[in-house]
Parts: sequence; C-alpha cells; structure tokens
Amino acid sequence: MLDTKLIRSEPDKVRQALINRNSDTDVLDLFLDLDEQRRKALWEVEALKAERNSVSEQIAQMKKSKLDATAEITRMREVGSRIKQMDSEVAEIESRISDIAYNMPNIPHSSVPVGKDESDNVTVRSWGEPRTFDFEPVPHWELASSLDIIDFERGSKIAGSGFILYKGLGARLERSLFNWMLDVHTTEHGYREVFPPFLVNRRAMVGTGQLPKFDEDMYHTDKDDDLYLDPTAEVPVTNIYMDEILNASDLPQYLTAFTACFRREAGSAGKDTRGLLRVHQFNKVEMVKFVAPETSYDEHERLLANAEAILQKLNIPYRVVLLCTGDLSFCAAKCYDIEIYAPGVDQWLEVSSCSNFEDFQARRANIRYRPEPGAKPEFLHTLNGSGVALPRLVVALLETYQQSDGTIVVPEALRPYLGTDIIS
RNA sequence: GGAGAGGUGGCUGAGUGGUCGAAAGCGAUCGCCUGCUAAGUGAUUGCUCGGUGAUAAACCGGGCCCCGGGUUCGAAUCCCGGCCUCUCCGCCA
Repeated sequence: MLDTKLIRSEPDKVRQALINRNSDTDVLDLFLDLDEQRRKALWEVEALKAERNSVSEQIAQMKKSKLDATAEITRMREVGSRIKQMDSEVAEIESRISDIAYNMPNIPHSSVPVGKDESDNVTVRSWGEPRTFDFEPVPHWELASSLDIIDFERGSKIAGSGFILYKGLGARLERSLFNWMLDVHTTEHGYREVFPPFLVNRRAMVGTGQLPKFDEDMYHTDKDDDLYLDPTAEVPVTNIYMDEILNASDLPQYLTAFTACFRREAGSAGKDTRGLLRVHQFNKVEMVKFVAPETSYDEHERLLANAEAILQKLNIPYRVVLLCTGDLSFCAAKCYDIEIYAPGVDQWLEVSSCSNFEDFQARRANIRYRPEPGAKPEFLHTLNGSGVALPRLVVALLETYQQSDGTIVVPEALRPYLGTDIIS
C-alpha cells in the first residue's frame, strides 16, 4: 500500500509509476477526488463531535449545580443523530478509498528499467555454462518415471493434476534439498529458522499483498474458517510482526522457512503443464528480511547472493534477470528473478524471485520500528526471496546430472543428505 | 464440543456512566546527587486522523482502553454479536 500523503502530494509520480506498470491511472484520479471528499466530510463531523464533547461537559456541570439542562440535551440529541449519519458517510468514502489503495501497486525503484513486458527485462549476469551432452538429454518426467522416483499418474489420481507423488529417492531428494538449503541459510548466511503455519488468515494475506487482488490464485478453506493455504512462506513469515513496533536493535532480522506452497495457477491452464514445470503444490525454502529503510537495497543484493549461493553449490548454471517495470509483481519495488537452465526441456526456469518491497507490505501489515529509543515509529522495509523453489530445481538437477543410462549423478553437496552419490 | 474466567499503555495492574488517554508500580529516556557501582532523586514517557505551520517545532480538534454494533446529551465502564487467551471436562494425532 502506498502512503496516502505521497499520493496526495506527488500524484504525478504515482501516475507515472502506474503508466510504467501498464496499470490503469483512472483509479488515481478517483482516489484523489475521494480523498478530498473525505477530508471535507471529516472536517464537518469533527466540528460536530467537538461541540458534542464540550456541551456534554457543560451538561455534567449543570446537573452538578442542579440546573435544568433539558434544552442542551434536546439539542445534542439532534447533533448526535447528525454525527451518526455523517460518520457512516465518512465510513463509506473511506471504504472506497481503501478499496483503491489496496489494489494500487508499488512504485518501482529508480534502478528498475522501464519496459512493457518480460522482453524488456535485463539479464544482469550469468553463472556457469550449460552442460554439453554427447547424447540427447531427456526431459525430467521421463527420467523420474523410469527411475520410479516420481509417480505423476498416482499423484493425479489422489489429488488431481499438478499434485506430485514423490517416491523413494525422489521423496528423499525433496527432503534432502530443503533440509540442506535451510542448513546453508542458517549456518552460512545468518538466517534464523522458523516453521510457520501452512494456513493463514485473511489479514495476513492482505498484509503481504496476495489479497484482495489475487484471490483466484489462492486455495481457500470452505466452512467458516476463512483460512488460506500458504502460496509461499512469505505470507506467514512476513506477517509474524504484523501490528508490532520493533526496536532498531531488532533489525536487521533474517528469517528462513520451509513450507509447502499451494497455488491454483488460475489462468495458466495448458501452460507448462508437463512434469514439474507448473504444479499446484510444491516445496520451497524462503528467506525473509526485516530491515531499516536506508539499508534495504544493500540487503536486497545480499539476499540475491544468498539465493545464488544455493545454485553455485549445486553447480547449476543460472542467470539473474532484473525485471522491468511492466513485469514487476504488484508489491515489489524491485525484483530479480533467478533462472536456471534445464537441458532436457531446453528452457530457462524461474526458481527464485528476490524482491524489495520497501514499506509497501509493512504499511499493509502495519509493521514498524523505532529508529531511536523514544523516536516516532516508522514503517520498516521487508524483502524476500526464494532460496529456492524445489520443483524446477529438481527439473534442472535431474536433467543436468542425467547420464546416458538414465541414472542421475548426485551433486556433492547433497550426498550426505541423500545417502547416495547416484540415483538409479 | 461443554462449563467457567478474562482481554486496559512497552509490562504488571486499578478503574462499573461525566472532571479518564486513563491511578499506582515496573521498565525506558534525560538530568541531579553520591570516589565507582548499587541505591536515591527530579522531569519526561502511547498510537493515529484532520487543521494551522515548511511534509519542522509548536498548537488546535477528532478517534483509539480486543473488534463491530447498540443504549445515552455523554461509554474503558451498561447491552448485543464476534474474535482471542486462560482453567476444568470431553474428544483426539
């Protein structure tokens, strides 16, 4: 959510940001108009309330001195009902304002390239060379099926397409990967491990920006619970400090968490549906940072480096892509995607998004900190990045480390976790 | 799921219709004092919205005692609904 004062005082800046994001600017004008209406109505109703307060005090005094206050009471009865009426008018305006505010995207940082769509994204660096083969590499679904480490058919049978049943070393590979990643982040990168609920309430989903705009992508419980399945650990972890004021000494704070992630992938029917490329439930290790505003862009680079380290240790070639304004996600001010190469499907696959949200989420979730003892609280900055998402990593891993006989060489780093150096 | 108790400031905790944004204590900040420390002592100590102002200080006004309604001239206080916490019972991995 953007700062109302910023929208009011620098509407042109906001307008340009919306244009750069291919976003509708009509809502901005509507917002400004409603904001004006709100302040006008507030001014009126607050004057009435001030009167009510002072006359009520008079009435108390009069009663004390046994004077007749009937006239005042009658008059205040009128004022009271007028206040009630105007309060509901203000509430109506405010709810329209917040509808707009909660659906307005973040302003891209000045270092973000202006562009229309993903073709304008900028590759900032590449690491490693895609492996060359002396045989034709096969896609992961063939490898995994013939090794019987993933059972796509039975996964679909028990849950539906896009739900994966891992078996044997496939199951253990999942467990190995997220255990190992958590170990790397906690022991080498300074993160504290948390293990959050897999379901969260509506407030949390609004806090990190999944709601109200992206409701159709989320799994929601029926009955009266009104709970959502985590689409990412970002949601429960970022909202840990919802409605709190932290001390400056509490920052920066680095948290890492493993969760299963649930996504409807609404609107992507038929796209990348084979194998593990796009699934409804997957495992992911996430990194979340709470930092002081002036440090957030340095922290962002380090967060990205932490995600890259995972791929380097696995010796998986990747490239880092800086998203342009038109491809940037709703909440982010700046975002790097990390893509890894999968030779079997011959595609670069996104396995991580590392974003700086500045105070956009902090404002929604009301997470603040006190820069100095006794100072006024300010919104802190939140960041997060996948470190990393498993399915596409497994795709690249299987396809990169496949041998001509269909077996998979296990990368050095994972061998202690997987208990073998080859999947056969 | 059943029965009971309760949700007040950073914390503990008083407050059952008006003078309460809220006693007291703790903590914190700034100062004083005592060779140092401990102790003592004085002051300060919430958030938010709107206005004036320089998007400062300061000042004025509104709102906030879990949330939402209601009663009333007036609600932390009374009534209704919800959420949460604790205790006991039941069920259960």
